[in-house]
Amino acid sequence: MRALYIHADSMEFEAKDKTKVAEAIPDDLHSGKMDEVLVVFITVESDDEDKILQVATEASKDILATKERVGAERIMLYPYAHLSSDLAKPKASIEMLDMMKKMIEASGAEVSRAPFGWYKSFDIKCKGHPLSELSRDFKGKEEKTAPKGKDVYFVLKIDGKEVSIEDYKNGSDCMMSMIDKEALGKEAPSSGEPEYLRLCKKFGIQWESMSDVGHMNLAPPGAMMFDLISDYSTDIVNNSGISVYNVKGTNMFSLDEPAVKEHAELFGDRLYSINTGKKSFILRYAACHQQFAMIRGWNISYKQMPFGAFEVADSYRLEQSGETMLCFRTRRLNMPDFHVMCTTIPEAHEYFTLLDGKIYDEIENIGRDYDMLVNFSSRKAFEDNKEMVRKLCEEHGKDALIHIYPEGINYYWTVNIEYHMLDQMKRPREIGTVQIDIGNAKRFGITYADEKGERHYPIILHCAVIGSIERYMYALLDTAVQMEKTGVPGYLPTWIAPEQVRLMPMSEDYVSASKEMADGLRAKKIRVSVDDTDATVGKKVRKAKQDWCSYSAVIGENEMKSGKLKVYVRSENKDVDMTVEELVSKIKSETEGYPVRPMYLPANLSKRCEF
RNA sequence: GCCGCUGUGGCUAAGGGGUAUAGCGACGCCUUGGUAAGGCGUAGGUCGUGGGUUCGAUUCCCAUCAGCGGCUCCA
Repeated sequence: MRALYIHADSMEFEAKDKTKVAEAIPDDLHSGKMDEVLVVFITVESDDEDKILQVATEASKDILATKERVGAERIMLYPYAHLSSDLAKPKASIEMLDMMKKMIEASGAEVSRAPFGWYKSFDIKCKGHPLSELSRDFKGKEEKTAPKGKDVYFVLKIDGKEVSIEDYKNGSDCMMSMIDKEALGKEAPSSGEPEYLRLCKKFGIQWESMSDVGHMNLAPPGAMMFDLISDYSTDIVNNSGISVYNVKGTNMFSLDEPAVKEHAELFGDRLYSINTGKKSFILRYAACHQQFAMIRGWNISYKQMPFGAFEVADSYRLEQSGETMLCFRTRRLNMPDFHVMCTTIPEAHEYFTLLDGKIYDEIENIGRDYDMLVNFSSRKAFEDNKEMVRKLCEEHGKDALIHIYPEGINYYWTVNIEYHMLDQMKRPREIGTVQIDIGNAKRFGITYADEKGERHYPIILHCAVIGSIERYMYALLDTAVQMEKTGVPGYLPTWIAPEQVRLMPMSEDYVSASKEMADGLRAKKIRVSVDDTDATVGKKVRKAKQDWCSYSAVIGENEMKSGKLKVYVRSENKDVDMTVEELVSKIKSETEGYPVRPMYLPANLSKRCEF
């Protein structure tokens, strides 16, 4: 709906002749006059027809606000077809005008409305101050989805007992916070700026201001972490014991494809779309589209099942602009998305359990822990999967918060576990996830042949073992922040530290020896830098600590003579005497089994600029 | 998306109707130094953007954008 506001000393109109869409009006409404009035010329457009309530609400609110702001005493709604070429049907337009009039009246303001569909003459005297003429374009809020049925929450204990959330006591901090947040909708326990943002800055992880809201860019240290995590997420699934097909896909899919469209509708209103003029595409919100589209063309036998498909997929979700959070909720994220095709429910349960184990292993590897929020799409889904979930609880020695969604809503999953850790702000944050999907194989036409040659739809597990790459970074940074809370320097695991070793020559005399030593370390795939600037030793040490180098050592006469380095070990926050070989083997033992990448920055500090 | 707060050199900030201040960083010179800031000096900003008020605005007003916080949201 388009509108033109004019704050007028006076406005007078008279209906002259009917057009063919004219509304019937009593004679006394054929003309009207108002003084000190905000005149609102209104054109209702075809887009408004199915959201009259929303548009009318939005417009009325704005009209009333404008009336107050400009100091008008009353309001006149004046239908005016000439602000747009895409008009609504007359019936809808009249409904809109009437609704707006009622809404404005309800707020106590004086309002009149000129007749619709008549040729009218009018005489207006505009005040001419800066706000006296304004134009508006009201889109109406997205129609709210119909009120859902009831969400059911309770706690499933290890022994299989179901306990109401009111009666549940003495759970872990994370569990209790999760109950408050998810089930009771209580407000957050703490507020303020989270400290991981400081670390994001340090590692060059930031918002990209030249893109849309919620897109990040990564300077070398952040880029290094990202790529290593991406490599790592690939290693995890490829070493999971499940046969894996690693694929690479594209990120946009056509809504002309029924399967894509249906799947997208299930995803809801956070679709990120692109219009190329001729066609509309949606940006994928996970790797599902690509992998399913690819697999449906595969000729699969039960003999090859189960198997998984994997990609670190750039994914897009149109999160609300006020809701984005660096590394945690972004519009562009990278999902190490693993889909496992299973034949039967027991098999799906077996592999679900396997993936659950991986998820717990990985969070424990970084010194953290999860609590489970287990979502079910219906009571039946709960009953069908309860025993599997109970076994997981038993395995982890943890109770789980159960959430059963309102009945009758179509979800592609039946069970969906969100793994939450409690962050520095004492908020539960979902990192890993695994789900059982019984709908998409059919939707996308994925089948396998059984012993008799008959085709069946597989059950598909969806899993992000370490969450999105960004969220795993969040978990690492949050972990470092929590270390600092206990009074020790925060550090990153050696395998992911952007700089593992910093050598600091005492003076110019030791620069070349240091660089030689660095070459030796680099040949062993260790990320090493040399502070060859002419700063003082104190300053170099300070810088190495600020840069969160895992190991740093001053190289001078003593070191050259003795062959021993006095190495500052960040993770232990102390100096340890060791030879270069000992340093190498220490690093090797800490990074064993993890991906390796060379440093993303010039090795010599004298060649580095600020970023 | 809604509400609130913030937006000053590369970074962190101070200030305030008469075109701006400090520390860090950078650069130069001196210092060749033994584990979280050696000394001196130089450069660098028109105060997020667009309007308005004013003789004059970075400072006041309006709008807008962005960030942060809270809310809603998060199939």
